[in-house]
Amino acid sequence: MHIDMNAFFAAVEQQSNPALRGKPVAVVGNQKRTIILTASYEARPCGVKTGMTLYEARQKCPQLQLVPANNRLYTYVSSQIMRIFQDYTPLVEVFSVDEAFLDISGSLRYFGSSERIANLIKSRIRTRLGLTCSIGIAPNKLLAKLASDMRKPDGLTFVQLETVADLLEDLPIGELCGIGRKTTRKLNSLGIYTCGELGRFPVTKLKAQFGIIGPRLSLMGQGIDPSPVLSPEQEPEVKTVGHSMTLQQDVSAREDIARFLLQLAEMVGRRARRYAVSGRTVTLTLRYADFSTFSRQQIQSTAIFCSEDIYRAAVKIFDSVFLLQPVRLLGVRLSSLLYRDCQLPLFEPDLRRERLSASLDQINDRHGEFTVMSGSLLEVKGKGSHVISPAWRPRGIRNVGVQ
DNA sequence: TCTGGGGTCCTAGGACCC
DNA sequence: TCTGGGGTCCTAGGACCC
Repeated sequence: MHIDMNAFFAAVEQQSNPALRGKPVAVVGNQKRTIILTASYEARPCGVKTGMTLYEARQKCPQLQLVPANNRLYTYVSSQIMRIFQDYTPLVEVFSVDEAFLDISGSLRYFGSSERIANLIKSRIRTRLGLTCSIGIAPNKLLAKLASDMRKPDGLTFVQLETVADLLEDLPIGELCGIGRKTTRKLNSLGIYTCGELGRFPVTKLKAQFGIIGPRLSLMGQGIDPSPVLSPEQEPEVKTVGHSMTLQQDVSAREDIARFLLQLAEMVGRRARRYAVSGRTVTLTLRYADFSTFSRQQIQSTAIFCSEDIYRAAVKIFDSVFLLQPVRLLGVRLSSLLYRDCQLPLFEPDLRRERLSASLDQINDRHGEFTVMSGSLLEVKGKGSHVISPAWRPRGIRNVGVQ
């Protein structure tokens, strides 16, 4: 079973503010440079879509009401929804803040049928939270995801094994989760437009064109997906932790950029400490005014997790970059992660720094991000992250004592 | 009044080692 | 009068998902 909330952010806003109900609403980011994150069903007929610029959206729908995203609220509602799913099976794979896969094959006998489970979930989400969802039920995840997309809003769609071939025969390949714009174009150039054609195409030729994903594409065309539903405990550990931000204006001064890097390093460090991870690789990402984007990474001599160390590494990389244009976006990412089960650092100075970090983290956890911060951050304008916190994962990240 | 932010996975080339 | 082969690690970029 795949469950997809309908126009999630917009629907949550309409639910919490009755004045927005029945009106075209779009949820947007909190900063000046932003896009449409979600459009309500009233806004969609005008052509307002996720990813559009505000300018474009207002052109298409002048009466559109723009609401800045309230990520804490969406995270909270999401965790309520995920909790409901848990009542029907322990095998819940959280796919995003508003989507999940449920393996209900073990629960069918208890609840009677998959249709009954779907209707119970729908009615609980509607009465408790005032929200609707679309549900797809199928023999595997690929088909369940496809099915949930077929009826919106508030849909329920079954795909039976016997009807799979008929369903896929004329279905455009781009409808499958995992086949995006570029792959569609490349497959089209081979004369493949539908899933039926993809499934019949010689695997050897697909492999020659697409490498390791060639055989997978072939299976997808046939509606085959062997991947299991993974509960949070079964999911692989997080591999990278990073933050990026588009600046309010393009920036050229290196000292200004360094201050933004300090802010990003602090956000990354805090999250690394919360997950109890350290990382050996730091990656700096830059986007120029013309939108061209590139990254540079450097391996550290030891795995790090202090904001200060991450900051120093990011600045060192930045110092090696010759700026060709004003900078539009900055990103800092920590990877090659080690999960720390031992909290004790080796050396006394590390111990002091770690205690300092831990104390600051505690204060900021309780009173909000950047309540206490490095003095140089005071000069950073437009501070604060607008990240969807991972709290909506039923048990948080693996190996972490939070929640 | 141009174009967000969080990730995962794959590829390809080069350095390096035996 | 010519320069192997296998493997790992690192780097940078790109496709894809929400």
